[in-house]
Amino acid sequence: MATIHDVAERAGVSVTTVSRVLNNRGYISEKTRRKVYDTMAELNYQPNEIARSLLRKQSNLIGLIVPNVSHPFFGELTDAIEYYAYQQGCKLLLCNSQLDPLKERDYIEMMKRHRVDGIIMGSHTLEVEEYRNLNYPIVTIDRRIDSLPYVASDNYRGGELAAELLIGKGCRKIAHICGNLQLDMLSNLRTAAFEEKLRSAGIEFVTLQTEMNVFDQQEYEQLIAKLFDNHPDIDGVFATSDIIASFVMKRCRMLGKAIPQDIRIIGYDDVNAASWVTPAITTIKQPIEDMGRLAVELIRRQMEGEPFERENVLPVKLVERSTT
Amino acid sequence: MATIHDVAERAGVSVTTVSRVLNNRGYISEKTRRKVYDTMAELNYQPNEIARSLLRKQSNLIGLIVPNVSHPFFGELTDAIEYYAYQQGCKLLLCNSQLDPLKERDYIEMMKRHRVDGIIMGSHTLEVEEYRNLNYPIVTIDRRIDSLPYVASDNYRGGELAAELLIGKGCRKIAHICGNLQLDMLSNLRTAAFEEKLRSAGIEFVTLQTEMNVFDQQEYEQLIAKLFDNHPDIDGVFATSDIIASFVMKRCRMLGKAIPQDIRIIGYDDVNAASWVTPAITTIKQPIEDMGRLAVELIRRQMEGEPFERENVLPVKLVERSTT
DNA sequence: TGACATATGTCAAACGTTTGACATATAATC
DNA sequence: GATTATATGTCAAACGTTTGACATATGTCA
Repeated sequence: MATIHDVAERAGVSVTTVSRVLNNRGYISEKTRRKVYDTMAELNYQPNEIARSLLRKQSNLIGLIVPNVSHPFFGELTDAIEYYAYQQGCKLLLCNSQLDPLKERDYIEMMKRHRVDGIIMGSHTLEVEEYRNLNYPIVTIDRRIDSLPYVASDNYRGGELAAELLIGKGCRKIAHICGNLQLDMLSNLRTAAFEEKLRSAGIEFVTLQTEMNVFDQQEYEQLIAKLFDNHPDIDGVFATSDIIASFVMKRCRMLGKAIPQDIRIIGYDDVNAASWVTPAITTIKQPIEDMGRLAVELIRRQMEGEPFERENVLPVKLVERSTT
Repeated sequence: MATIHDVAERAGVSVTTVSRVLNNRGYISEKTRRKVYDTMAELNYQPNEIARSLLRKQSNLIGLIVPNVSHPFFGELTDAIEYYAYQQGCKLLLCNSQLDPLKERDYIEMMKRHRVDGIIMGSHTLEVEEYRNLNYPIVTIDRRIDSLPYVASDNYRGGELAAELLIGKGCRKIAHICGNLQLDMLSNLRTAAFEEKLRSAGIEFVTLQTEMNVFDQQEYEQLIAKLFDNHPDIDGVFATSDIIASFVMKRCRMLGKAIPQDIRIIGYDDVNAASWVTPAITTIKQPIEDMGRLAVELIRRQMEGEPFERENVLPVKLVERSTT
């Protein structure tokens, strides 16, 4: 690839002049400017960002670690993050941890080695201690770790909304399927709120936890099958993701339960897929795009030393469709 | 951040020695090695990959441009690509073109400026001319452009399989929904094969094209609604993605058509979502993971100057589920 | 005429690392 | 005692760019 020296030589000017054109500094005549641009086009010159980064001590890269981009929630979140990163001239370095702590640790180190401007963590499988000592511009999604800035939506309110809806519809025995409560995620608040509401309304419920916190079709299916074996009289389900909700629907169909007549189902996230399935899923909408935008913004602020909010909890919304 | 100089000074050795430890070259005593490692840990030293890249003229970055990671097919493909890139020590630079030619062009230039080791193009909205002059290690997904290496699955065979299945099930009037045939994509072969089979079997069919080639829920719904308005007697549908298939199912449910009794539906891709919906979608499986693996491998071979195959067409498979 | 703005050049340092050439010292081996 | 392997050091160049300091023109305006 051509370097700035090649351009200078070919254009018959000095390297400094080319740099001046490139960075719009100092005096440059229109004639020279044109000549330099022409030469760059001719040589197919692209300034080496690696050299620039080295000098500027800024890579214009944002690192993103998620369990898995092929999970709809993280796919849509990644989409948003990439969009806003691009808007401010940053590129996205994407890593799928697959919820493997070894991989996650390795990825964090990789990112530091590459001097990314900041890391957005959508996966958290390490010990709190490790994150604490990271000492790097960072934003956490859906998890509170000491004083690290985080972005989340109002999980507690989400749980309440789900409970209120199912209670309002007259459900008498409700199942709640959530992620692994051992993991210190903010999404656990959904469960807390939900259970509290049901308890105070005096409605019977059972809570099931999944093993891992990300998609495993087999596990979901077994869990749900067992749920209905043990509690055939369930008439309401609050699932912690739209994907899980769709598996519940699958099982109901199999068991001949009509939705929403015999059983009402509410999901979480409002990923696109929630409206692809039939009947379309009633769900609690997380403002995925806003979460992405905010995460990028928080990285930017940390980089530039601007003040920023540590706790960023965005509102959720009930989206009623056809499963309730 | 600590530099190699800081480590050297603190450990009481020369920079060269630290570099030797880091890169495992030359003679190093166990004692020194340990001391250096300890010091690195103490200072939280991470070698600056930017400086390394500059010297080595290798960034260990692979660029990926897709229309949109939140589309299930591209999400799963991205997942696979990231996985294999990591396996060979590369990181993934992810870009969503949103099928906007301006963005796509801009992204390609960004990637060149960042000196990525190669570009995997899952989005192709530019003129053939532009790709031709790219002059960079590149792999194209699902599109043939001159002599650029590409990865695809056997679209023609996929179209045949779909046709054979629907014919075999006794469908008499079949709709085919495909992407925009103006775009020179290899997926157009599905349509070609499908129509040919139907024609030679003497079966009536209608072909509908979507405007864009990526997800637009509104457009799909309108298109499908119109389809059934105009052709209420359709008893088979071949959709070019599982997502489109699920919208067809939605409409059928609304119209009171039983699946698969009144109408048989076959999708394409076999994304995870195909088995989330009820009934689970019969589909043509693209070997997404293999495609990802191969794409990364082709970049590697180009980088290292190893010989490689230009045309990489992987086999597809019929996965029969409950919509046929 | 002098002052100033404009336009370009030369030169060197800096970013953090690797690498080769070469020097020197100690220890082990014959 | 000579040779060799081991261990470390010094030094400088290279990767491609930016930037500041400084020099030197030419042109323009009082």
